[in-house]
Amino acid sequence: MIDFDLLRHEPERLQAELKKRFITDIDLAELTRLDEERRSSIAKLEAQQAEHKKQSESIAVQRGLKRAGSIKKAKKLAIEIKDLERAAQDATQAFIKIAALLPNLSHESVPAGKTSVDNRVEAVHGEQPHFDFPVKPHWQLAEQLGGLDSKRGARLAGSRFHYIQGDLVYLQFALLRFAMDELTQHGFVPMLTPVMVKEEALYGAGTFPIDTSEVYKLESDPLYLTGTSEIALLNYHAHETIEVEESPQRFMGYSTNFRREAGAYGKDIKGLIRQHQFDKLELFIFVSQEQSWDFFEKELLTICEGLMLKLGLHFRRVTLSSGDLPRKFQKTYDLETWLPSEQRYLETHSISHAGDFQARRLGIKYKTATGQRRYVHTLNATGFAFSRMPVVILENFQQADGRVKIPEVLQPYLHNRALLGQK
RNA sequence: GGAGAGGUGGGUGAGCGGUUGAAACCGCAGCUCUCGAAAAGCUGUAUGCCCUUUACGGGCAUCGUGGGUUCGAAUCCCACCCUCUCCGCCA
Repeated sequence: MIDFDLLRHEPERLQAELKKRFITDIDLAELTRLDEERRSSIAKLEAQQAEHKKQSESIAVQRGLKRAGSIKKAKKLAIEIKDLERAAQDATQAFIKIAALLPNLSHESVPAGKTSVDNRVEAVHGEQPHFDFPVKPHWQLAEQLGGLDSKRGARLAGSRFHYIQGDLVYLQFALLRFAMDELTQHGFVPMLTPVMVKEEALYGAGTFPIDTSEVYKLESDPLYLTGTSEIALLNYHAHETIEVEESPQRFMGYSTNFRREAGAYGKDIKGLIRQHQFDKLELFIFVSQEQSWDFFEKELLTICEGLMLKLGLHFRRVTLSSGDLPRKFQKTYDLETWLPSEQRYLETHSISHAGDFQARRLGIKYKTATGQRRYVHTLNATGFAFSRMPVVILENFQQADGRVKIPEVLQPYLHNRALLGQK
């Protein structure tokens, strides 16, 4: 949710934002009209309520005829108020229905552009690996290691479901432990979060009402399966005034995530890149408005990239263009890691700044030194997604014999082995 | 899933149809006292929204949530949610 004062005082800024993001499903003039309608209906209602309140209070101290007269008047007012209440409610609903589609204000550093083609490459890290043998795709390596059984996964639950076993499982938990040990040093508190949540939680995060088709809904209870623990981590502080002045609150949430991948028919069908279910370590930060951009651009980036550098992977960082940027965010960096089998970079991380957009919806505030109440800023970032990390590790560290070198920093978490596939 | 108890402001906790947004105590903040502190005293201390170019201003709403009864509800009725106790089930 954005600050509605913008709509009243700087509609041109909103108009520019819609244009920058190539959003065409919002009519600002109509929205402004609905806002005025809503506010005037509230004014009418409240004036009547004030009158009614005065009448009721006088009844308490009146006797006899005077009292009877007042009751009659108050009765009439009460009936009118019922109608006015309904009108105000309807007007507010009509307004919110459209207003909830409004995007966040993108940061000025976000490049204008319609699609991912316009994403801006900010940095390239590490060396592109060279192979003197034909490289194999990750799913082939994984099958060879006995770590991936997609056939049985599909038989059980359909396409994009897999059994993951043996060394691939050990690899996931090695990555997890490595990341947690590193992140603990940066003040992140580990969390295991619910993966089923109420509708309000998804609305608060900004997933709803925009991206409803990505989310699994339970049939027998009014609950949804989350596609990221960002939802649960953000909602941890819903409707609270919290302490962030000293330093940002940092959480790392580990959860299984569920995604319908409704718009991805036929895309990345083979292997682990795009699954309906995968585990992820997600970072979430509540931070003051004063500190948020510094923390985002300096600390958070360094932390996320640091993990990848220690693994020795070749990756680059891009800024999502305005058209590619999710509506709820002000800025998003993706880390894209080299995928040798396809000779391209694969998105493995997403690091986003939501400004106060989510905090507004969920009423998450902090008090400044002067006692002022302000909305917090929220940041989220991928720690490791265990769908895509095994993919890039298998491919980048593969050997001619199909075995896979284990990055040195992970070896302590794998009984000091040097190779996956080693007996 | 069954039976019972309960959900009031930062906390404890009163109120159970009428000037109650809500006693009291604690906590917190400011002031007085003090060289400072403690103690004591005084003052203040919820949130959201609407209006007026905005003032230490006015109004409305909020006592788990949503409805209902009533001129009037924290107080009565209904539904739901949550917490606790007991039973059942289960990791």
